[in-house]
Amino acid sequence: MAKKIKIDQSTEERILDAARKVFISKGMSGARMQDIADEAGINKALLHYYFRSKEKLFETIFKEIMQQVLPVMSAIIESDKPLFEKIRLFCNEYIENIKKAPFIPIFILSEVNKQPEAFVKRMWGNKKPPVQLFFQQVEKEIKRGIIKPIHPAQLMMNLLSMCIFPFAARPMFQLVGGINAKLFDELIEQRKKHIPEFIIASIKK
Amino acid sequence: MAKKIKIDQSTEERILDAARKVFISKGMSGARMQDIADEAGINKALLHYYFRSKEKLFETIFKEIMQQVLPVMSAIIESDKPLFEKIRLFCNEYIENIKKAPFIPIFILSEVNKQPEAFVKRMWGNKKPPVQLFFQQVEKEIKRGIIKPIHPAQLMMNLLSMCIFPFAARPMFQLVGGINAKLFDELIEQRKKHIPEFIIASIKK
DNA sequence: GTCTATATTCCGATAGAC
DNA sequence: GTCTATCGGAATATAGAC
Repeated sequence: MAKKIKIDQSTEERILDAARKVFISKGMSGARMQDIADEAGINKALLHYYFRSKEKLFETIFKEIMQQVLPVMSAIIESDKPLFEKIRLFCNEYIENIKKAPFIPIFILSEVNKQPEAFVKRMWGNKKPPVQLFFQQVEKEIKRGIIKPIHPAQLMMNLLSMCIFPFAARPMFQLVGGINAKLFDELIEQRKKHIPEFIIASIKK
Repeated sequence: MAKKIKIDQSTEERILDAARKVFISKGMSGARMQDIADEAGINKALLHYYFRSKEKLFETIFKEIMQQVLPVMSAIIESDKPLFEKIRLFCNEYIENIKKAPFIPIFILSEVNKQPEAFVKRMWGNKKPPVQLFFQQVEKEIKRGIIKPIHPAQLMMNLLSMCIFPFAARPMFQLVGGINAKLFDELIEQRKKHIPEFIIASIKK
């Protein structure tokens, strides 16, 4: 059967699944506890029984998501692979990852923007992804004459922008570019190879 | 005096300015009519006198913003300038433009994502930016052997992603990359030249 | 046009039965 | 643990005086 019934799920798991879905599509302020209860197939009061408040429930979901996203970002970057291979690997893995949950980027970006202070609090305790290592690697490759001079932060921004933004701006791209859903999916698939090629062609000496 | 008093503004203008500001920073669902009234220095009831409902007020703002943003995107692209010059011009103008209202991108993206159907309705009647012309120009330059083969849509995505995304992801970049506000602003400024160089270096034959 | 006061709706949260 | 019923506050919207 195509639809997942999840009849054997615990109530807590059902709530978390429902909350994740609703929060991601509507954001914290746009989500209703009723929506989440409906989605989970249970009563509103139960939400408060398991998680004291909407705020607490949101925190749980948000932390869960961030703790899933940040390590993925750094795992590849902090490896000791050669720069070009690292870039190829990152694009492939990262795009594949976002494809599974394409609304995550915009969710994170908008929530972080709405409450920058709360964000810092929520992320407190997380170790910062060691991007510095990546930066050093870039500097080294420049000195070795492997790649042209470029500010490592610019390279990082270019890389992440091209991987993530198309997912966040999908409706815009489809509208502005006159691209239908099927073609868009194909383009995304191609980007796993296109982006590293595009970047390497630009920086390689 | 630093703070703009705008004492000669009409009430309607004051409301629109206030609504724009509040909606952009908190989104449709996060914004309160009270916030907007306070920001405009008037009473809540007046908002309903000028605009029947919160929904109507939001529509007005959203449309206004979209009708400001979409043409800017196409104005440069549809000119008859050579491709490389067009890319340089676009990055420069576009980044300069977003700098004036850096929260617009994330606002548009998140609102569009939250109500995709409403978005289509709201945009109805807008003429589609003629990106097709840009696509054709890219194809032509490929055939002429000026640039390497690339899907025009990919080039468009790369271009727009690198210009817009850093603004949307600013807090993330600063956190993840350990970049302070001043450095970030400098990097953005540099991107006006960096992005076209980066792109042209990649696609030039 | 602009205000105060009030109505109305919505929503997060709680009480209490089972 | 799960439900129904309800409270209480907040937010949108309206009525009506000036």
